[in-house]
This record gives sequence, C-alpha cells and structure tokens, in this order.
Amino acid sequence: MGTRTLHVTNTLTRQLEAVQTQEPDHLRFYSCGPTVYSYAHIGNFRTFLTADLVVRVAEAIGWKVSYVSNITDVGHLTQDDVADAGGEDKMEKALHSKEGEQFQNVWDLARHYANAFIDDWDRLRLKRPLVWPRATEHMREQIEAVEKLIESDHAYVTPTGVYFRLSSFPDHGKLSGNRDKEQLKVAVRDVVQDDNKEHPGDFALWKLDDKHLMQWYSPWGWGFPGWHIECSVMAMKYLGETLDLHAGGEDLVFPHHESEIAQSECLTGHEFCPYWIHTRFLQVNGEKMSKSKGNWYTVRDLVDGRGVDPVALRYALISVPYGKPNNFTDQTLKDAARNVERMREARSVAESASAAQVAGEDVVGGRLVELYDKALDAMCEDLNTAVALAQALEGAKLIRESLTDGGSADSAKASLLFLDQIDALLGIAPPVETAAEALAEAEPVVEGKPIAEWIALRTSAKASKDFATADQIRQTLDAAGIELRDTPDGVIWKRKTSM
RNA sequence: GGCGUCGUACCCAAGUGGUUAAGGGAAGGGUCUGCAAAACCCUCAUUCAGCGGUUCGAAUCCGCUCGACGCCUCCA
Repeated sequence: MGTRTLHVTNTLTRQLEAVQTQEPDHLRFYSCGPTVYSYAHIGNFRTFLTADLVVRVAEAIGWKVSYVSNITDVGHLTQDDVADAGGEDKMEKALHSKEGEQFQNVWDLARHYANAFIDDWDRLRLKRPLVWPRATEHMREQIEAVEKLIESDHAYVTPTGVYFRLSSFPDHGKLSGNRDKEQLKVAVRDVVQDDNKEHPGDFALWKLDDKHLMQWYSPWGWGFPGWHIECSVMAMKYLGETLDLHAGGEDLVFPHHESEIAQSECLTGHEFCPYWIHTRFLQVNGEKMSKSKGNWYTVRDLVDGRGVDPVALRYALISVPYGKPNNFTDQTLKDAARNVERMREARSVAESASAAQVAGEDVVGGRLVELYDKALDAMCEDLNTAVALAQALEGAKLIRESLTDGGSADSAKASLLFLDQIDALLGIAPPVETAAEALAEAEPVVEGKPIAEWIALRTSAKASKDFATADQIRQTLDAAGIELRDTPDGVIWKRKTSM
C-alpha cells in the first residue's frame, strides 16, 4: 500500500495520467448521476459502475474517498433553449406518458424514480456515495451562483432568462475540443432560436417560465435553473472549489461538462477539476442504446423480468474497460453469468474446506497474492477490468483445482481472503450468504407442488432405481425453468435465466 | 462541415517495439456420474482489417485505403 496510484485517461489531455490529489491520499470525486424521469437503464449503470470502480480502486490503494453523485430531479427542456419555453420538459413528458399516469405530479414522479434508482444501485452492488445531492434541494445555492455570475459579468439577463456569456471564458472548449466559436455557431444554429442571446452558443443558467411544473422564485422571476449549474454548485458545496476527479458518460463532455467548467471557473477564478473521465456508451446488439430509440433495458427488466443474476449483470457491464464501447448482447450476459457462477463455486469450495479444519500447508496463498496484486495493478492502470477479471478467474480456478477434493484450513483461509479482496475491488465474488438469500426468495411451485416435494419424489425414485421417473421429474422442472443439480451435499435447484 | 474513438480466433477481450499473441465464453475429445449438471484434463490465432513505410526487430510507430462507431442537439 502507498506505492500504487490511480492512473486514468484524462479527457482534458487525452493522456494516461497519474491522478495527483490535492491532499495526499484523499480523493475528492464527483460523478454525474441520472435524471430521474424514468427507470435508469443498464447503459446509465455502466457509467455509474465506472465511478464505483474508481472508488473501489482508490480505497484498495489506501486512499480516503469523498464521493458525491447527484440526482437530477428537475426536468430540463428536451430542447435546450426553445425561445418561448413552451417546449415540454422531460419530467413533464414522462408525467403525461402512460406510465406517468400513476403519479400525482412531477414531484411524486421524481421521488418514485429516484427511489427505484437507489434500489437498482444497491442490487448491482454499487458503493453508496457520501451524499446523493438533489437539484431541487439546492435551489438557493444555484440562484446565488447565477447572481454571482451576473455580478461578475459572466452572465446576462434577458426577457427569457439568464444566460452564460461564453465570450467571457476563453477556455471554453478545452475539454471537448470544440474551440472554434464560429463552428459552434454553425452547429447550434439549427436548434437554438432565442434571439435574446448574445451568441447562439451561450447557455441557460436560469429559464423564466411561470407555467413550468417545477418552478421557483428568483430575482428574475418564476422559473427553473439551467441544467448545468446544479452540478457545479453541488460538487463545490460538498467537495470544495477544486475537485480531484470528475466522471460521467461520454455524451456529457459537451455541452454539460464544458459548461460546468465555464461556470465553476468563472465563479471561483481557479481550476474546477484537473482530471476528467468519461465512460463510452453501452451498445445493445451493435446499436446505440438510448431512451429516444426505445431499445433500452432497465436493471429490473433483466433481473425481475428475465431472472438474470444482478451480479452477472454487473460483471457484464464492467467486463469491457470504460474507455471502449461495450456491445451488450445475450452472449455477453451468458458469459458473465458463467463466470460469476465460477466465482461462487470457488467461494463455496473454500467455505467447505474452511469448515473441515484439515491441518496442512497453505498451497495456494502465494499464487493468490500474486494474482490479486496483478488485478489491482491492472485496475490502477486506467481501470483495466478485462485484465483484473482475468486474474480473478484464474484465482478462482486455482481455488477450485486445489480445494475441490478437500484442502487444508490454511489454504481455505488464503482462498477466502483472495475472494474477499477481489470482491472488494470488483464486486463480483459475493459472500455465500448473498447467493443463499437470493435463492431463498419464494420457493417456486411447479404443477401444484413445491420444488422440495418434487425433489423428495425424485430422490425416492432414484433410491428404488426408477430412473425413468427421476428423469421425468427433472424434465418437468426443467420445462418450468428450474434446474436440478445432484451434489455430494444433496440436491440443489436453481432458476435458469431466460436469455 | 468540426471534434474524437476503434478494427486481434466462431463470440467477448488483453497485449501498444523484442522469450511460445493473457483470460473468458462457445465448440470438440476425455475423467467422473444411473443420467445430467458441476468440477478437472486435453485441443482450439505462425497471426493481429488491407497496402506501403520506419526499424536488426511491429499487432504495437508513421502514411494511405477500406470498414465500424460516438459527440457536436435531450441523453450515462
């Protein structure tokens, strides 16, 4: 410990760099969270998992981590700056959708999806941040920030709202490379129609709109904050004026993060954040997954709807390093499920060997320490999950090889330590209790009989050598999506995932 | 039009100047099992999209060609 450090590909420089924290061994880390107008999809979670891995690696190398991830619960316009503000916002749109009918109002809707989001977060075993600040709970801070920007001439008031004056911040474009202002003008000309703005690229800090479903009173009248200001304000409130590392999805590079930098640096007069990382999109069957296309999966679609092990889903989502697109397919999920199964197998073999208390040498510890070190090194090197997972699997294989037919208590102890460390680092080798709990939920009933009864019937059929009946029962359960496995410790059943 | 990423076996993917090109899945063979599953053993890229160049030496560096993709506009 102490000799390793975290390296990331910094979006600002496009270089692999060692993260130098302002305070030694203390990482101040902000990760952009979701807008809660619907259930978060697995692509959202790929990004949140990148942040999760940053936290895990930082902790593994002995850093203290101050981790903040926001929840955007204000509906922003679907088109950034429609002049008359008559365009529906995302929340409002969601409220008027079929699924939205169950909610009393937008506040109710936001609360519902925020709660669902946190449930999914926990199910995928993401570490919780220090705080989950919400935009609606930081309105005063946002208004104050806008006022400050106006005072310092970085923003101006118009009849439609308050806008950030891009020309007042020469560094605009340093993150995305969109430095050419004329180019920017061309690019946005088609969309932006507000003639009150000085430059088409100027973005909204406050939108005046007394018909908006969520509105607050400001010095400029009733309205709501611009999308970008919340992150600047909340990040600085909880982490200080300069962060160490800021993360988000690749689509946020421009305009969101670019705008965050502009606002924040104009507010404080110094650098907002020296290191930025962006997670590439998750694709589904080779196509971009997006809410507008409607081809997205939520965590609950897969876990509740198709019986996918949440840990397997987590594995699938982190199996490709964050800097490359990950093409999510049924095969990805199957591979992941298989690998998680092997981690669990190793855990259960080690638990049995540990319980048996056999004396003898530790024959695996040395190798497992090497493998863990390699995994941690890989994670420190720009979160190379592909290599880290390979080490995890190799370790699990070694454990199964060495302990399946019994092994010493010392070997078992070293194995369990390895699995715990790997789980702390990657979250893919859960303790047995978790698996047992997962299986303990509602025992399924097939053709009127609980599983246990079927198993008993089959066991007695086997005892009397009536293998035809035994196989018949296996098939019946198989058709109902239940798989039986004969083990030395008895018969166990598991739910097959439908993929 | 501007900014940027990528192309490694049937599939996912590591490797970014130098011993036999990680690992996983799938597939085939075997041990075990009443059967099955699991587990274990074995097999599975003389080759890294194509073409040129630099080099003693390249999948790795440079150039071009072809192909895929992302952002620039709500999006993780």
